[in-house]
Amino acid sequence: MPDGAEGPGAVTLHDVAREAGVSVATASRALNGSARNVRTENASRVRAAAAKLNYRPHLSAQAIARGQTRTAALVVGDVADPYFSAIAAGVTEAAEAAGLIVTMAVAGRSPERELEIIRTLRGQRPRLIAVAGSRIDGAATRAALSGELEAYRSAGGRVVMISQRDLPFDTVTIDNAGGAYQLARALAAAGYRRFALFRAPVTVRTSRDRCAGFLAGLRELGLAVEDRFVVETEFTRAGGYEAARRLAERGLDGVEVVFAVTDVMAIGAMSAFRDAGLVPGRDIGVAGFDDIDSAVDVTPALTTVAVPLREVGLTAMRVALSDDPGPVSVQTSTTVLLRESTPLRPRTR
Amino acid sequence: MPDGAEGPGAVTLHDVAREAGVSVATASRALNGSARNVRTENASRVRAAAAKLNYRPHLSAQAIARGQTRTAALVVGDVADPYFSAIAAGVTEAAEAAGLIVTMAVAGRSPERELEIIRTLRGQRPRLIAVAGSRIDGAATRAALSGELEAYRSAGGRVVMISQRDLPFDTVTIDNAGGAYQLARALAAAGYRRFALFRAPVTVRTSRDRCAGFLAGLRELGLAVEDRFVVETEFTRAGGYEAARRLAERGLDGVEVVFAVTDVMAIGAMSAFRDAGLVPGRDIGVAGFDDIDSAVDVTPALTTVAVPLREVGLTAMRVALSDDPGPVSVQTSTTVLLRESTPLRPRTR
DNA sequence: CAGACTGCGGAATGCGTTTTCCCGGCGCGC
DNA sequence: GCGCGCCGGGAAAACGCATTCCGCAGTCTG
Repeated sequence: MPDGAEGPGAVTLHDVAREAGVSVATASRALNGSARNVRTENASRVRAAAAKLNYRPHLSAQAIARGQTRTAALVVGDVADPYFSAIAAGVTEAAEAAGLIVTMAVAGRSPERELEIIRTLRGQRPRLIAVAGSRIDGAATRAALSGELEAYRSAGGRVVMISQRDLPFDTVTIDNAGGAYQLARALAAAGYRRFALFRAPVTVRTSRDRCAGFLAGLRELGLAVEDRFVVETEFTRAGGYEAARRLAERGLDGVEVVFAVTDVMAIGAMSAFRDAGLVPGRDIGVAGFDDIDSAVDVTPALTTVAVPLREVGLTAMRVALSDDPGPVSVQTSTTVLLRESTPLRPRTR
Repeated sequence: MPDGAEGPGAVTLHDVAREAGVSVATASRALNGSARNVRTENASRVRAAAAKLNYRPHLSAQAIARGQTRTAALVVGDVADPYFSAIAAGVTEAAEAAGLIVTMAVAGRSPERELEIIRTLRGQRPRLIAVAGSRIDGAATRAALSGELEAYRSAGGRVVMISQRDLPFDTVTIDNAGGAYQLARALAAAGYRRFALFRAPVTVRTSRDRCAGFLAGLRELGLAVEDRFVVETEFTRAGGYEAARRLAERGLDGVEVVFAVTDVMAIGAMSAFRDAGLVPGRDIGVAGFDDIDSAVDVTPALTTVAVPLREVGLTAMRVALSDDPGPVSVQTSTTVLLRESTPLRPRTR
């Protein structure tokens, strides 16, 4: 116990045993009811002593004595992003219900950082590791990450991937492709024919899946989006703004609606359109994906496909805590929400 | 080691020592460079063995052996709330920079839950506990909470309160009163004279502080807000909506601008006004507080006072990690942002 | 009334590390 | 050539707790 005169230090089980006038063994038994019985009088004396001394068991010591912890580890890309924080809310809710305390790390959308984090997290010996990851490709780090998780699992840990199907672990995915597919059909049904697509770099899988689903939905109806109208940009609000600015600058040229692979991008795009003198919902339709909270608060309200993010977090924990055998994969479904940003568009012919 | 056949269990320092053909002592010394030297050849053999076996030190064991952990505990009201998640982002960023891993718990805006959480968190023996709390009054639990934190501190822990000045611990506060004060002056300068006030129940201190500051700002200019125009409601978007609905229903009756103590309430209010046929920014001004991300994305863009939330998280960690003596209290300043939801209002006389 | 059995408290052991303590070997100065 | 300090290695104690094992009394059974 270095660190100078930092006060009396924490009170240990030893202290409460002495205070109660019993052995540490009895104290332990009294405090966390073991199979063995302890005389009620002794038990209450121990509890009184614990309360008096304000004792809290040292979780690390318990962990090492019992051979297992009561923590759940969660790694997210960015806490401040509503996408991740909604998932985190679900995860922590389920964890606390299960009596686990959650340790959270943010990977900052960098696969290398993610790997490093999982490495140190593994030292925690958590009950499970939930990865709500960046979903960015990167063969080398991907393999390393998989190896690290595999080692963790073979030592008895549970791992669950959120929205990341292609690793051999339990997975809860979001139906990105399906949702985008449905959105495409819904927009077509609303009368839209000429589309633009704002997407992130191909390395981010979420974006890819959504684009693929959207295009598939159009193709099935004999529609398509011209190459010159798919613009690649950053996976952020700024990216959406920039893309829309560029598009508006060179002229809409017949485009009736743009699908941005993310609500925040879509909202950025609406902002840019407005700055360019176009009114979203009238001059140009806008649709996003995720249904973040502010999607209903922008004007016009944003058409999007709702992802039950909190639910995703909950199911992830449920999956990780259950003791089923092989890697299970549950997919949570999405629902498209048509709002004022894509009004019905009567076509004359 | 119960739990059935869960695989080989984690690899321990013992294993790598055996693999390298040295004692555990040398293995430990090689892996985390102690004061003692170990022959370079042995050192590299140990490192090789560790890599081969994919060894990770058991953090709990380290904690108990060293007498201190490398974790920081953070308790927030609600992860999904952008207010808290922004603070959390700052805290985790600083923590990871300091090599700490953060465990997060959500108190769900309930003081009792908050107390319970801090109790169990204390068992973790974290380096520090940061409380970004509900700021809800409640004498009994408040005292208990204070006692719990005091016990933790006297055992050598550091505690920092975020936006909660009145407990005898390090504190980083947000200048709620000052910001609201400045907002009041700014609105007055923009020509507004008749105000409404949407606030949360008096038990939530943040709301109280902001109201007080706002009213003080008005008073200084000889202005006030009529009692019938201050409406108490919930601290949420729904609360803001409800308040605005009620106000619109019974008639604006001359009110020119409403100040909602929170952006999310303000946004809810804008939505309700619009539903009632009033256009925010033209028929009625709206101002909020916090400058959450979506404040710029609603139309009209929301006048608000910006709170550097991420910064708050960063400073909180900085304060907690520094080793100054007494309770320090740093206040981060706010800045009012006039936007389109409160356009200039030329007055005729 | 002897023996087996039950209930309960204490000592001892173990968990995975770090750290202290001791010990042997080596180089150095005298 | 011999003591002495220094360097590096291993054995063992310590950390805070759970748990197993033992022994002691008391109680029940035959």
